[in-house]
Amino acid sequence: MDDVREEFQVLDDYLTKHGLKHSKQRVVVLGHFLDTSGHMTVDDLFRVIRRKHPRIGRTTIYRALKVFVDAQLAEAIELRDGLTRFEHKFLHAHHDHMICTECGTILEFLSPEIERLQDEIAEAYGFAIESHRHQMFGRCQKCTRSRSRSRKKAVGR
Amino acid sequence: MDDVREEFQVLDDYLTKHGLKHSKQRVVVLGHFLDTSGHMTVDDLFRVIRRKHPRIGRTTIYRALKVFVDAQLAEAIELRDGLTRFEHKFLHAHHDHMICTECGTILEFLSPEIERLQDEIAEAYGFAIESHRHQMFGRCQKCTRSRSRSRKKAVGR
DNA sequence: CTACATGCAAAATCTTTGCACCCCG
DNA sequence: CGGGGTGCAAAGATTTTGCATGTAG
Repeated sequence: MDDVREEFQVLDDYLTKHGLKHSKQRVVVLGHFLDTSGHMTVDDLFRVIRRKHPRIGRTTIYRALKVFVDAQLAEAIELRDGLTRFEHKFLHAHHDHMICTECGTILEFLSPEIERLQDEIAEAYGFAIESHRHQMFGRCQKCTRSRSRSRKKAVGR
Repeated sequence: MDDVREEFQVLDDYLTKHGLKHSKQRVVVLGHFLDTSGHMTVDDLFRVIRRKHPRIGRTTIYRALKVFVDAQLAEAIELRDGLTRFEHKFLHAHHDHMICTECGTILEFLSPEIERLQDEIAEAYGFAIESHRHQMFGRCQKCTRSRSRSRKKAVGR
């Protein structure tokens, strides 16, 4: 709570506004969430946090992330491994993903042109978009180059 | 096996080619899979099949669908409810989806222009696309109209 | 006959819930 | 104090796996 980053203020405001409590755990989880890559699973985060805060349970992380999603600080994304990952949403514009099925690397991209076409299509169908996701699966540049010596660590099930 | 649809021939060829067996169950599962909407979960299919073939277990359906996916007769898609759904792939061109979060309706769309832009983006990143999915979540025309009397049957978790 | 297929039950995973206890406001 | 929060364990839900048995080729 000695951390005065603006993000914490956002959480603070959200909690107050919704009559929720400002617990120590939530601040810890938010701090670690913001300090990590931004494509973490609950378990990734749990393992990181456990090192410094062994008393914080998985359940709390699940619940904290839900609060963050509601507070627009995080966004849940799903790739193809059955796990939910959480992205930073605060001050992080919308984008979509390219996921390397070889090494798991996640590249972000944004195409205003695609977004526009998407809106046109939805409109043609009378469909009111609330959210979308556009994911490409394949090999990143690095893994395409080293195709021969396949380092197995695929993301798929 | 008195069904001589071309799709069965494709499965037949695939099984033979891969040294797999042409079991009665696989034909039954394929028949029902092809007769249904094409966005079925394993359980949807299981419940339909169970009525006529109570001896066929869930496991067999899981395994049969895996064979169909390998045989390019089906494709696994995931929306946002944690379930894997299976689409008809045979003679069914690639397309993407709009999913109504109100009534669960799935609309299909295809935009060659988006596909082209997508390829350009991937190329710029040196990313070799193997597959992709582009999903929009929101309200279909029908549910947008009847927004007031909300018929709760959402797809989301 | 041999190898793959099946079906049941058990295991594996990820996530949610029940509940007693804790603590913020 | 009171209502939300936490943590543990148990429950849920979906999918996979082990194993004995069945059957296609």
